[in-house]
Amino acid sequence: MRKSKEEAEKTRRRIVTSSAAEFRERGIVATGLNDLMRAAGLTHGGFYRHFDSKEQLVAEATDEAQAAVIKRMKDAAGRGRTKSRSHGGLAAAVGEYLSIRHRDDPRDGCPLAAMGSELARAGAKTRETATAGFQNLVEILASEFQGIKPDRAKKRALVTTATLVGALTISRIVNDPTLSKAILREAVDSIVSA
Amino acid sequence: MRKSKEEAEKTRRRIVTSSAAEFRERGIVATGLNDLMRAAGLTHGGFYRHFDSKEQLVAEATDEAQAAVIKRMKDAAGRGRTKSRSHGGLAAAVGEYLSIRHRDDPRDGCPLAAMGSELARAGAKTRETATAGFQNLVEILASEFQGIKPDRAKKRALVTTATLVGALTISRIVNDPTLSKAILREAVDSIVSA
DNA sequence: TGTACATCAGTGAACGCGCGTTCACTGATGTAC
DNA sequence: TGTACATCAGTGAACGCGCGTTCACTGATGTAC
Repeated sequence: MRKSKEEAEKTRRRIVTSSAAEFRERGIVATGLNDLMRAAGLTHGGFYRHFDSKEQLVAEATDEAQAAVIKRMKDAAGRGRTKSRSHGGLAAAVGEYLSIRHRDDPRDGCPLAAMGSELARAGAKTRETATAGFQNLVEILASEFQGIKPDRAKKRALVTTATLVGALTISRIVNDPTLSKAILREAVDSIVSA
Repeated sequence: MRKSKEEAEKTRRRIVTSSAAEFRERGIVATGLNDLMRAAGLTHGGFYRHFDSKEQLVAEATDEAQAAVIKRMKDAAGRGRTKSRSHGGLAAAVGEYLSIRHRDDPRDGCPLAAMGSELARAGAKTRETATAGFQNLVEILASEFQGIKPDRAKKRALVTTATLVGALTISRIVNDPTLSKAILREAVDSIVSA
């Protein structure tokens, strides 16, 4: 049954990746190791060959999810910038984050929005990871604010990121589709036209 | 052992109130009926004399928590308005919501921030309640925006409420106290000086 | 108004189930000579 | 290079425990006559 080092490493990455999606879709506490291992195509017994505890997996899965969202935002901003409109990068990144697609697919989305209230109660390592991810998002947005001093841009980006996370979270809570869309649309408008 | 109708009704309210605090502090999924009944000074067996299911209690506890936060915001706005500064009501309400006190005491705070990502996965009744609570918050803020048309005020309040919830949630996730404070401060500044 | 009986709030044990974690086992991989 | 042995990825059963829910029981409250 033993697998090669290379294969074992691939298995480990597969567990982290599929767990990152499961946690974002179902929540951290609500998702058991059984669910996670099954999602990775394994049985639960092998879990501790790869991780010390569920908490360690939570931290690594959060890290991977954050990295993916950061790449997604950078890519969107890059695409927006080439359109050479003023604030094109900002508008594209914000529009991507507050898209219907992002709202309806938490598995692939921002962990701060998908598991925010649970991250506030998570272990030290996970919160450290989440903090770093948040700061990365802030930097991406700050670099898209044109014509203002860097420290003003940073402060504005702090607030903008809070708006993004809050708007996406609430758009998922709300049971009225029109209201949900309006939250996303008005948040985009407000940020881009500020 | 039977209690009078009056006493039974008091017990029921006590369960809802203490559960509202427990859910906000520990999370919905992570808090068991045993914890909830013990927090109300009872044993777990009596739970189903008062509620059909845990989900029903979650809905009622969310409702009560929302109502408390709405009152808190209204009171703060009222106090701020008497100072007769321009935007005094807005500044007071926003300052209250984004206070260190609120951040450090989720038991008494806004359920959208304390359990936001779990509310997005909650039952229909709970989401309905959360939606109504959100709309109440929006209305309170909208009524404090002076000198703009009601529908513009409503749209702006939609975004402002998203910023409040996002900023508070993130201020609780972040493990750097300076950053946490900065998020709250910059969000207040940005909203009040807009 | 007093009495007999039904109701039901709350207790504590029990239900089946899934949790996070541990362990004996398997057999292919890696290592030492 | 070939052989013997140690390692360890993954399986499946089991650990103790707490979950949400049900139930028999208790005795005070409420109701009917």
